[in-house]
Amino acid sequence: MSTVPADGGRPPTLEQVARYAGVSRSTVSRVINAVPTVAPEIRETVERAIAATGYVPNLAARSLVTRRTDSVAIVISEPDRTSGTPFLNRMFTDPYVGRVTAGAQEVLLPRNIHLVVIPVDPPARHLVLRYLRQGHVDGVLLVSSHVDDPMPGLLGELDIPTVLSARPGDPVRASYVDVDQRAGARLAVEHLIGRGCRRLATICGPLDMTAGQDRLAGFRAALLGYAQPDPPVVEADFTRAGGEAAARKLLAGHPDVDGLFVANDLMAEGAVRAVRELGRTVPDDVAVVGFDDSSAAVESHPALTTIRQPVEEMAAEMARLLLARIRDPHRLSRAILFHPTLVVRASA
Amino acid sequence: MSTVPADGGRPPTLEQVARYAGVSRSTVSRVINAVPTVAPEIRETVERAIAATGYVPNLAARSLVTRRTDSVAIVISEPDRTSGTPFLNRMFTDPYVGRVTAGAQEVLLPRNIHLVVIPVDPPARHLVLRYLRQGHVDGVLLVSSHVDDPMPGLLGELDIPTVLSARPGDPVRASYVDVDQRAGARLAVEHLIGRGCRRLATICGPLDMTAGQDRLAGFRAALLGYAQPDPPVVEADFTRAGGEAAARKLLAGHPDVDGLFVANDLMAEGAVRAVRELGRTVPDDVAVVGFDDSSAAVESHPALTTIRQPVEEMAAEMARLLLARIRDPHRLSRAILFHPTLVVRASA
DNA sequence: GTGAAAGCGCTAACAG
DNA sequence: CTGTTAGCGCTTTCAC
Repeated sequence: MSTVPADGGRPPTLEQVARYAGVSRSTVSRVINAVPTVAPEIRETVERAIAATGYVPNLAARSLVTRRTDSVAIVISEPDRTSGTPFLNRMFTDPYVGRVTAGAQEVLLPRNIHLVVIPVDPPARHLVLRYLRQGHVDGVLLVSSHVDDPMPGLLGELDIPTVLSARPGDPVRASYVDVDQRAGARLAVEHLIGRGCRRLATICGPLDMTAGQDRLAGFRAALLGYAQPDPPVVEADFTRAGGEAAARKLLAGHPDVDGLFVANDLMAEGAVRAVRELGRTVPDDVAVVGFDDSSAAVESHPALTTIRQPVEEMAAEMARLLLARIRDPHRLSRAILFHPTLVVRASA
Repeated sequence: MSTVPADGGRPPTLEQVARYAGVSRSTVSRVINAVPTVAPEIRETVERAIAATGYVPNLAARSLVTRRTDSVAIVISEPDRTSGTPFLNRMFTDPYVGRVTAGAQEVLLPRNIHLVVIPVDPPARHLVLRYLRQGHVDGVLLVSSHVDDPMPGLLGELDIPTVLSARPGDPVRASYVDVDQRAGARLAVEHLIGRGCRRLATICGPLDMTAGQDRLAGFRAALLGYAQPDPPVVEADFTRAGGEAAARKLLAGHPDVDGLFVANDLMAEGAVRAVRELGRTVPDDVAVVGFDDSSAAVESHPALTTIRQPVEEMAAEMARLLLARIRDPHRLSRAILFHPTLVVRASA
């Protein structure tokens, strides 16, 4: 039924459909918006007219009056001091972003809400803020992980409904969803201790990210209970290569380490590679626990024992919080923490 | 100067700015749109008023009359029969998408054109098409690689400016940019032969992708010149794990293979891993050439010799073609082929 | 160089 | 249950 009308340049309007069907604009509008109070036969006439003309509502006209666009953005933000790899490569290479998107889609799709992904690095920041202020979207899911990222604050000033993917560096009024990072680190430590490791160390994430800070703090706190007061710590950048380099450095300085808590799976994969290239085995010589339970955990050899973050469920919750906030702008914001779980595979 | 006015719910309008500045709506509009015919002092007054009121143009109202949104979408499409890994994970894990986005940003950002990324898998297809038809964006950069992907055709019917990232399965009227795949395969073969390989084989990409087809065809064609009529071929899915499994299978069936052309870097990385785990060395026992020169090529151990696709430059060209098409809808569409180059590293 | 007025395509009261 | 009417906020002729 793709009977497209004489393509006279412009697409058909409500008016034209109405004329075609011999009814008023309002009636067509009601049919489009599924308002129940329309006589069945008229509805059918109108639907035929819509099909015949190939009519599609004009978004600009509609949202000019409704003040809604039925779409939300997932904004992936990058703070000022960028590390080695180019931002877009990192963003499209870290399985985390895909999981967040998938989880959000899960709740948005059934509700017919469009989702667009917007990467933001410093040069694009200005343009993105404009995009958001212009009303392209009804709300934003902000993935921001650096403590010094200005985006959470900037979005706060914009007064557009926002939900954050993690605890922000500076408190803001937006809601956020996070995993209980310290509990995760504790699970890892207890597992390593439980399998007999005597000398634990950690490759922590960047300390300018809340996730990096919290996982390290959790690691140290958990270790306190086991009388290992000053465990070796090497910081890396959450990438595979970074984890690899960190593990090399760590084992060079502390050859006796036999248990490694690595703050994400990507780095853990790199660390495992380093350990093996140094001629030691995983998990027998060095046991390795990752964090995330991302696709990298399964792809690694041996497969990673890791702390599972229910990212998809968390993202779905973010979407729900956002929709609620869009519906009721006065809704109070809140923080929701999810519990991590230990997933045992081969690396520890 | 973020002097926000009494937040009376709605954002300030042109009308209010005009009143504040003591001029007409038209004048403010001219200032906003940088129309030259405005007296300098008046322009300044208006600018002050804009700053004072915190005015931001309403996109819906503007694009209702201009029929432009100054934004384009990069649509990442997934065809019906999806392979193992969930689409969003694959999409956010393949370095290719990031490179395309970065390349497009390079030309869009300076022109103040917004870029949004939209993933499309079959369940979302309908919604995305609606999004595009509603006029959220002025044009689309379509990343579609499967021959049976309906998106190129569907977008064609929509009559929205579109540029494709590769040769489409069925010819469509949209422009596309691609790399000369066959030339790339030839470079790889010549390099392997040149370093003394006697028995070549290939891990080809999915044959339901034009890239998979063309690289395999190029490999076979190039080999014809070297009297190796029927080289071993194993098909895999462009993922690391797929490449690994394929290499295992290949070497099991053909232990004499000493040169491997792998149709992308991700698979090549997996293949290298398999070769080494089988107790053979790279490149001495088996030389491996990848394709793409993505970040995976450098991360692999040993680093991959590979065929470089100038993805960023290609994406920039896509963006330029799209903008030209948006400016002039009657512009003829075209295909642009880029030349690949050989990048020699350690794996071959 | 500036203002007045019309209209983009749609929804939302309000009558009937 | 349906039609009429009045805008939503902006750009764009067209006079002045």
